[in-house]
Amino acid sequence: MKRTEITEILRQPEVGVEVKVSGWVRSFRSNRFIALYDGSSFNTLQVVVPDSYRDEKFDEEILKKIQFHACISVTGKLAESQGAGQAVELIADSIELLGECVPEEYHLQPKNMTMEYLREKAHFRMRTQTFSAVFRIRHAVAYAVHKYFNDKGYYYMHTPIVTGSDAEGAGEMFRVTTLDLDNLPRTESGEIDFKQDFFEKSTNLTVSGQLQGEIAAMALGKIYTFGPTFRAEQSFTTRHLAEFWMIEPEVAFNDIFDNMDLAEDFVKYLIRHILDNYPDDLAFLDKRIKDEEKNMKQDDRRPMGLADMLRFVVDNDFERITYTEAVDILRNSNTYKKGKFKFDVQWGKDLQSEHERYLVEKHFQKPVFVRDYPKAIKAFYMRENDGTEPGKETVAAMDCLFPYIGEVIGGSQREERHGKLLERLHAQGIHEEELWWYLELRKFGGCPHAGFGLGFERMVQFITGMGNIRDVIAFPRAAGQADF
RNA sequence: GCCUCCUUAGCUCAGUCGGUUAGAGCGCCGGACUGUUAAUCCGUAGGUCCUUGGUUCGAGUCCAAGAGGAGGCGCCA
Repeated sequence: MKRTEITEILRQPEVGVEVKVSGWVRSFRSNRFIALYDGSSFNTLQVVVPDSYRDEKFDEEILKKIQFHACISVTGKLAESQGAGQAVELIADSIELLGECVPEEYHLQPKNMTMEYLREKAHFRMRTQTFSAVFRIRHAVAYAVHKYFNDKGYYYMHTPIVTGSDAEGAGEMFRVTTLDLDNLPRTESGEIDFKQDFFEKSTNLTVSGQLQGEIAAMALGKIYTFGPTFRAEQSFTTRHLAEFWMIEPEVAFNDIFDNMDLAEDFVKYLIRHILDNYPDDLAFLDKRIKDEEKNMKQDDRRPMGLADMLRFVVDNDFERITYTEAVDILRNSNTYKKGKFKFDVQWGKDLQSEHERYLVEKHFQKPVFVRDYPKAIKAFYMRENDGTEPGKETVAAMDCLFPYIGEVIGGSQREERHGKLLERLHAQGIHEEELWWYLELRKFGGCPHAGFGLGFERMVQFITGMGNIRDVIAFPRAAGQADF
């Protein structure tokens, strides 16, 4: 008999029909009720072990092995449930044990376990309600990313994972090499001879697909990338990974304002997709956060529940301010006047995360775009704004800041003027030969264009309310961590 | 890279001022249970107090070093 997925049974229950379901045991109550879970939805199907099963086909060995997270297959008829809590239940006719799960040796238990503990048991943690909900939503966000862009006529570009460019300007890189580390070939002057390496040059894992994305945008108009990204930073925070996934749209003819419009519309679409399609998973995660916050001080609790907050974000315009306005707001704040910021706020200095949190969580209480940052603190490819005061030059950069997790999006209008770009490359000590192709884009049929990078895991973190980014990726890679 | 905190039963934790035999809840195991919703009830077992060294008559408790983990900052997505 072909098996039916639990989500199908729950969606359109047909009483009296014979079905076969397979899945993992969540609980076995009263030696009679099995809560069975197969991953197809958040919910379980209640399997009832009837008297007839006991009388006629009683198999004590199998019943004893119906234990937490054991894998079984059940055939039987669907019936209206006599108990509260579910509409239908499956009256077992036969039960097959597919994989036993000996509780004495198993790592998980039907109770609250800490996130840290589960992180060490990453091969089993997806069986828990929390992680199964998180990973169903993670999938759905990824799907929504492709659907959004496809429906709007964007092309999905696969930019390279291995890069020969050393000037992407986004942090420390992982080296890629096949050279024998115990016996490195040297040039006459004693440097490592990468001519003998696999690619005959020094190569690294990509930190961004943006520069290649710009190439595509200069031909296909609207493109996006969605791929793994690698940063070899020694970051020990709840929002950094060494290997993460990033979405980078790049659009010809867009300016910084079009860029913000796109970012806001895109992010709202992603959230709406989850609100509309995963209410059960969201409700569970919502409740989970409330339980977790029960023992916290009022001040530390979230002002809104998870689903309410997501709805709020979708229903309201994001705030849009300039860096200069942000500095004014911060310097006029009581927090600043009382000297409660650890770091000073001063035009020309980058905003610290305590400043960003103040803007988002205290002042505006919603997502905020900050744009037009000082030229001196931003990357070479960002377009210099016209008409600024000397000493107060800015670039058309924008960051989108979210409550609890900070920067989710960083983007800019790109510098399309060849002369200006060359100037900025030189000012930042980057050799133009490294990026000759990037410069040529400005020489041959260039145009204004803009794009941004959205941290996929940070988005999933926001939507699921998970506190640590390591808990929204199946197998986190971070400094000092590459298990599983 | 800088700073802070944590490590006691399978899990979550308590353990007073350094003082006899280290505790609880949950889980496990055994038993009971024909309408449960993390079912409930009864009973048993379970410990290298992270490691090493030191102080002390005496260390889970104090000190030092090491290991592992978490968090804050910076960097950013």
